[in-house]
Amino acid sequence: MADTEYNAPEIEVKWQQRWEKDKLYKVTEDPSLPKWYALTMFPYTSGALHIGHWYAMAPSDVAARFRRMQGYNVLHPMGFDSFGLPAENAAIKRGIHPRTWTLQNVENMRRQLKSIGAVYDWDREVITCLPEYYRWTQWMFLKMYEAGLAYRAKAPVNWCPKCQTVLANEQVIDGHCERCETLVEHSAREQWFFRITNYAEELLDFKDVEWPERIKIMQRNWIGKSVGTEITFGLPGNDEELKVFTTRPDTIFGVTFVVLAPEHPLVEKLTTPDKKKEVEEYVQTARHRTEIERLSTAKEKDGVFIGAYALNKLTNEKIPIFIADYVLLSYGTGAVMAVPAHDERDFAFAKKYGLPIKTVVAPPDMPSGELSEAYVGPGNMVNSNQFNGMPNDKATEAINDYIENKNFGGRKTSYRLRDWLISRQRYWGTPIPMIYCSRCGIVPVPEKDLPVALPDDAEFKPTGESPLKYVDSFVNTTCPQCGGPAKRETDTLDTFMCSNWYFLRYTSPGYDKGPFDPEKIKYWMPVDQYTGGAEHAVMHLFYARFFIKVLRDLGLIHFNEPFTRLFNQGTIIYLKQKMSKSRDNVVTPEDYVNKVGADTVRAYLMFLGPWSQGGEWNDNGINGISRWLNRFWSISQTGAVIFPDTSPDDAAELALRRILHKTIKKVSEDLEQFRFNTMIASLMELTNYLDDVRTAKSVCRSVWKEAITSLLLISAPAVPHITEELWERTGHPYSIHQQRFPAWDTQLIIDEQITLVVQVNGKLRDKITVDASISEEDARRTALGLEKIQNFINGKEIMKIIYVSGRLINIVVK
RNA sequence: GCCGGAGUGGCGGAAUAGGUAGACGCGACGGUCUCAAAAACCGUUGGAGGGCAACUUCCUUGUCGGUUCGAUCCCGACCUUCGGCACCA
Repeated sequence: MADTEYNAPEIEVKWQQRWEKDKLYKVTEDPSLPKWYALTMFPYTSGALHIGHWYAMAPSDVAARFRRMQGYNVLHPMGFDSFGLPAENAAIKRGIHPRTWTLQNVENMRRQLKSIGAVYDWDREVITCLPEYYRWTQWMFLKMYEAGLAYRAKAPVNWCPKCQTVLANEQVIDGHCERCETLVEHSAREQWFFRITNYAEELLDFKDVEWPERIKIMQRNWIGKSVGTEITFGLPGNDEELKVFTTRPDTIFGVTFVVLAPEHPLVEKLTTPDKKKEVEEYVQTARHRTEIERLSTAKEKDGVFIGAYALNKLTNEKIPIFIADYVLLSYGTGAVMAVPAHDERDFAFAKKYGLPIKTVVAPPDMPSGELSEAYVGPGNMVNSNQFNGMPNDKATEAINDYIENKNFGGRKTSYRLRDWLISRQRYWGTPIPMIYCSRCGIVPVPEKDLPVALPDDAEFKPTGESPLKYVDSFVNTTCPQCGGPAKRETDTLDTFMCSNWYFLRYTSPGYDKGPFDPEKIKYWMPVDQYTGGAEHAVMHLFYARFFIKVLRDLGLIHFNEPFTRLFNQGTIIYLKQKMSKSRDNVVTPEDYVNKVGADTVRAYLMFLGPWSQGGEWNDNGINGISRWLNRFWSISQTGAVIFPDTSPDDAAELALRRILHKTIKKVSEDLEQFRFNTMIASLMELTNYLDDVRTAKSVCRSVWKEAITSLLLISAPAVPHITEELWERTGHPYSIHQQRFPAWDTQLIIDEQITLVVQVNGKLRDKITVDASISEEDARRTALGLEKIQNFINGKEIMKIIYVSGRLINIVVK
């Protein structure tokens, strides 16, 4: 075969067409093979693929290809997450219909995705904004509703009074509207929720998954379980009572005031007339603050006395009631008992407003006067009546018992997790399939009437309501129960609802008797390996876990967790920043694909650094990969005829075979563990070594052929096009991507000679090459006899000698 | 602010059941080829000092401490930086 120049773009297009024509990557269920579901998070249809998308998709394709070569039946699908705010913004800004904009982007991105050369089975593509998909998203909502897991309640939204619009958090910049800079308010409105809190306890359990510890920690923190006590305080002169949640019931005797969230429903009722103005002003200010600001421990805690008092039933003391924005209505009961002596925030608050500080848990060095800072550690109880003298952990239980006996409250577990707000006041989303009838109330759309289709003729003006509200033909309908006139729900679903189940749809994309074919689900699910950005650590990955548990409880599926293994790749940066259109630092993959080829871009992205850490795109660095693949091309095509028939040099052949098999092992293990950077490095090393062997012609024909064949096979997942071409050029039958990954010879990779490091007092002083089987006795004798070592130990006393077999000898002298 | 990562040559990074720090690559410098340049190929390349030389000594993994025969790796404190924090997806 002629040694022509490596023309990557030409080869790549040729093979991509051939693979597509032959349906090489078509996947069907095959019960005789072990299945492997390798899933990459599908992209949002933002417009065009940038190198960050490649960074997510190329290495995961390499891992999927490796599994195929290991004999798994691999499902590695791709699709488009295509509902969302940006489509609507494009409509407002440029007058394009969100559907047009989105579907154009799908076309463009699909074309771009194909140039990666991945093993995607495009027959399984899923597009979430198409009625054939969102029909089933709506169906899922109805199932949730029937199960009592969907409900309506009031919740605050970001409201811009000037634009008359609900804003997403990202549209709020420093508390102001991103468009008109008006101060954003938080106002309440009726919206739909999912009862994710019902699953809080089960979601804490990760026994069925192999996930990175940090992601599990983030989800645990998100759930924020805390075991404590709910305690009822009296409200003298009022028939209501006040409930607080605390994790420190042992400090109940140290309570000197109570703090309510500014939004707490009792605030209006309890505020005395003389405090009304001050309280209202404070509530207004709090409305503009974000939760992060409110909870920041750096911010000085402020609040307002509302003029009313609460009664501590254990002490019969009357204590003042404050409101402060560091207390959130959504957590616990929206009210806390303040114990300045034993809580840092309460301490700062008490100091600021001159409130008493009463010590009830004695610190080891109990000061005679007031504490200088909050004491949060353990100690014995003081100033606590019958509980005095007890260690505070014992007192916690005793006080809990006492409270329960007296009916003052009781033990309770609180979660930071809140129910999932799924309503969006937007057009470009899945319509919530509900109907409001003046006679029958809230009525779900019957399954047979699905999908509730998005109307085409909506107007995209920022009006504060979903644009759907103004489409009469959409809103006005008849009640499925009584047949009378009724109105449709105009909120749409959070797009996280779409991504909750797309991976189920991939198993049976055309299925029309349900969201998925239960038989296919049984074969493919759960996902064996999920990969994607860590920015999804909590929300998407958490909601999907919740959703799968719900579907399981509805009897629709058979497993507990959607994603058995999870891996988060890092972020690719360019010019020191995360790539984004607004920063104008987007690297377009096509420019490079057309110049140096997809294989080069794939390999370069892998070579940048550890996949989990991300890295910086550098235009120069890619040259190294180009050079490597050029050498790879040339070496692989070196005709075996230039090598002798019989072994010219047994040692050289053994050395080559040893390095080859060590590389097979290294590449296999690296692929297994997603260490793509070192995999590429070891492939480069093997290539360099083969280059030297070629020059020396030190091996016979068959050894050379074995080396080239193996090199191509172990490189095939990483660089699928060039290896396919060379596989053909070296006389192998199509396709390399249907071959098995080579195994390494465990005997061959054991070294006969090793380098032993000789240290004196832990510092490297010499190295010796010895037989791998050397005894400790021989190693010591050899080491001590070395001239260099003698120079360092002469005249000194040998304290001890540390011997690490196969590694080193350390002589400790004084 | 809270939670979670990461700090190693000029640059990207390699090496952790604690055992040769700097694999592989980029860049730079020198050379071969060329009328010249590009490409390609060969060589050198952590810093400082000593030697004509084969060589050799000391320092070096963000900072400061600790444990250890031995620390990039373990422990404590600090500094810097990146990600998440519930309507971006």
